[in-house]
Amino acid sequence: MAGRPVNHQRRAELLDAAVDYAVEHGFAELSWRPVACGLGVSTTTLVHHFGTKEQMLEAILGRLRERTFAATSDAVADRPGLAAAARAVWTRTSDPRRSAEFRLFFAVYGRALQAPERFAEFLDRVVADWMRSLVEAQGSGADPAEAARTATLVIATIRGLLLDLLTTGDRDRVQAAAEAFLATLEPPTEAA
Amino acid sequence: MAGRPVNHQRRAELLDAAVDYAVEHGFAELSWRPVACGLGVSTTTLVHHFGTKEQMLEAILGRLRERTFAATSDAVADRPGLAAAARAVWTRTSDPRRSAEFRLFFAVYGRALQAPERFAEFLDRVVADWMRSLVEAQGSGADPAEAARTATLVIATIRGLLLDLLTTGDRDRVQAAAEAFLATLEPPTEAA
DNA sequence: GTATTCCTAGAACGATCGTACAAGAAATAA
DNA sequence: TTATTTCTTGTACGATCGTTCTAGGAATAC
Repeated sequence: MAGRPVNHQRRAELLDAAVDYAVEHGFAELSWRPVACGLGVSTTTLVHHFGTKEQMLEAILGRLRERTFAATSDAVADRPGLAAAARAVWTRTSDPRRSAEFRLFFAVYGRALQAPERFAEFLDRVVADWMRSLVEAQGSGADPAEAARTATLVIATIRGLLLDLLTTGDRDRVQAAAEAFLATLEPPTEAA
Repeated sequence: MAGRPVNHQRRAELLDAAVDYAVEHGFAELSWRPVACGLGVSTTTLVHHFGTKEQMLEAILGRLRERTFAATSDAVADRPGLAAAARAVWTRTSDPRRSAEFRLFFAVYGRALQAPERFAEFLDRVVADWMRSLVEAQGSGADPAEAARTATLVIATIRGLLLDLLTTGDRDRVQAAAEAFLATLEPPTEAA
């Protein structure tokens, strides 16, 4: 039982750097050699820490999901109602400092839709995680079906508006549409 | 001035078949040889008709946009108000027979967001075409800013709901959310 | 110290990539 | 018919792909 101990922190560093590289260079351009070059290491180092390329992509996906979801989910948890929660999510997702990250998010998302078996975990969680979070935000008193319906609409609208914003960069128009939508959530929730 | 005439129809046939191949096998898996094999021709034939791979991708993009947009835009033009137009668009985009086509649409969309210069035309039109169509559907009497805001929200919501539907396949929940949204459009349009 | 394991790097493997070239069959104008 | 252009194919080139192998330092347990 001897030998040099495994350096988990090293892998975490490389993974974070790999996500940064994917954010900057695109999810479609991820090959061992360019990534290794961008990270200042050899391809063998990446292989050693991640195994196969498939496993590296999976690791990047997981880390990306952590960044995008966890950064906003805690903001939801602190808000009393759905309207405030939705507004908090929109504020964070529309932050221009995160635009590159969400471009990568949609690049992965689109690719996952054409290879569902390969990206099963991503697809399983990309909606479900937010659904759970936004249903909880409506409290235990809400009708489950009504809560699911509203949460679905909030997720869809925010993502659709984000797509528009990332595409056109027309922040004024998109923000106006977002305000109009968020306003409809203001009355706590009317029972069906 | 002699010689065999150019066969434009042949190129159109190959292009449609290439789009079908992309719909089935994914936008990320488009290489000369597999596509040629799937179409029953040689790679040289594809090169002859499309030039470079980049140009073939561009041609596929254009043809895909024709399929997805033109198939629904005419339905919008025939409707009197925005509510009916939005409902017509949602009915067509949520048609399960078109799901594979829209998976490809989002795959292209996501990839385009990470390479805006390469997919400039796609990004320029993916929102603008629908904006124009849905603003027109609101008639000339509507306030321009209000019309743009509403059209933006309709596009975003439909696309977000479609993303959810393609991801989870939970048609009941997504359809309920769609109905809730479409209901908010029913009163023709209230002035700001 | 030795033994063992981890980390990193370089070289090389076969496979696939986009593309170019040469040549034959097909279709038109003269 | 001949001349010319298009269509199609097979072959081959260099580049890049993911992966494996070999080997030399680095860090721990004994």
